[in-house]
Amino acid sequence: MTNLGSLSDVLVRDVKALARDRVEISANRAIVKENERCPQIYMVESGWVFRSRGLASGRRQIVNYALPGDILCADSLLFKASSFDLTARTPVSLIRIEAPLGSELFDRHPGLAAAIAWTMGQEDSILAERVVSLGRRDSLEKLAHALCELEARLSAIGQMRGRTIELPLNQEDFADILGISVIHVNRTFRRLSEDKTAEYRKGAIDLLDRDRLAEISAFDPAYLHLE
Amino acid sequence: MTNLGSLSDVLVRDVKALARDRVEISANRAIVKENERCPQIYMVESGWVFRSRGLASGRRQIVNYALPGDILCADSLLFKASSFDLTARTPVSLIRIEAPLGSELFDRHPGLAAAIAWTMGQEDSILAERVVSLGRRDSLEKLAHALCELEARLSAIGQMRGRTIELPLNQEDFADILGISVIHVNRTFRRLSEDKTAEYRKGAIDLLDRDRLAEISAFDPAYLHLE
DNA sequence: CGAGGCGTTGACACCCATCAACATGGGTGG
DNA sequence: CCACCCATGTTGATGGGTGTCAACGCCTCG
Repeated sequence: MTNLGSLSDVLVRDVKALARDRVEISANRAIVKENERCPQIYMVESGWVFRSRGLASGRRQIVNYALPGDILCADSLLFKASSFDLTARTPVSLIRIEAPLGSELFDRHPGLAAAIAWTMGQEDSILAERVVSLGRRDSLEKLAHALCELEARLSAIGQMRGRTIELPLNQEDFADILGISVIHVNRTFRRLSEDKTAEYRKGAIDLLDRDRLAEISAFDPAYLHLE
Repeated sequence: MTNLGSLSDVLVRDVKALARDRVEISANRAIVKENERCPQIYMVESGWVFRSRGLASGRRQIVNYALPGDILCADSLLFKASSFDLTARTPVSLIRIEAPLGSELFDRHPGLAAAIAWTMGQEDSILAERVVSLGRRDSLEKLAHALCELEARLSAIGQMRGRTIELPLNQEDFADILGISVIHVNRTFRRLSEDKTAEYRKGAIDLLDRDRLAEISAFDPAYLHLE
């Protein structure tokens, strides 16, 4: 399944022109590791990718997740090495793209150039919002905000089924996204469940009361810059 | 004082060609507010700028700070409105730049285009590192990491005097950068001071033992992508 | 001289982490 | 088909890190 249909015609043309091959990666395998050079640009065709950092003490922080249509390693045009791990959380298929450097990219493949710029700007905005969540929201607000964001990003690529989110994240993944402990993720989901606001199941979350979630976390989707 | 001398010749040429005028902003004044359109690109010539978000409950989170040489509002080329406040923490002087859109920017002003791309990539990398700090480091590690980052960024623009950092940040600013309370910032500085690792004074911080700071926070400057 | 910003310190409360134990379910191999 | 194992989720007890509140001191500036 792909959402390339929802992208602009120019981008599709450029991606087709530059696509070299398709890369299939099985679940829980690294795509790029910290301090490794990421030689190519990719576009996610299907699957979930984590950008994360592991700390010495065993702690892990997931910085962001990439979904179908997102571009990976955009900064490989700029930097020698990645500062983070890229990991396939599910089976992932990537389109490898041979991007020329500098102005040639903008002249001959304006759609791709725009997509890269857009990705970097959107990523920046998402990370800034994540800084706010991690720094100044309590665990209930963090979780509610993350659920709102998931719903917004997934429905933008047509992957929401009514009010249930289908996702490959377990509670440990949520812990490493929200910066809290696994056990506290569990307790926080229970609070949402007791209030009939959201319900965690394996592989899916039912959003019973989306207005409540947005209210709890003061969610404003503007930072996602969708459509 | 300016560090334009340290920038590449091409960038200097492009900035000169596109510079419209200089904007002076007095301390603690907003440059751009949340949801406001930032119509122009700026380069910081002198002073400190905060990118922050205020929450309803009075909480505030500082997402990043911009120093001389940094570019502001790079994403105004992409998005209609900013999701964050930009505030002058000190008297700030900005160079306003009239940036053309799209490929013309890359053709005729490659230095500026490169600087913008570089800024966005560096900012992205810094924010990702901040997510790790806020999510998975305790207050001592957070503070030590922030001090290492400050030293690295300031010495890259020639603003370190030996081992003392001169900065306009009070303990409340540190609280809003680190995502902890003012009082805990104070306690944490005291711990560093008791260990003779760093010493807070008004307007300056003495780094007594930089190796220790780096060790506490497992600091690796790679993410700053400085030269 | 007073006022306000900022830093410092202590007492106390609470959110959340840690540890431990147990439940559930799916997969694997006998 | 059953026994076992492992991943994951659930729940309770306990402790520590951090937030909140309050009071006080210092310094600057008007």
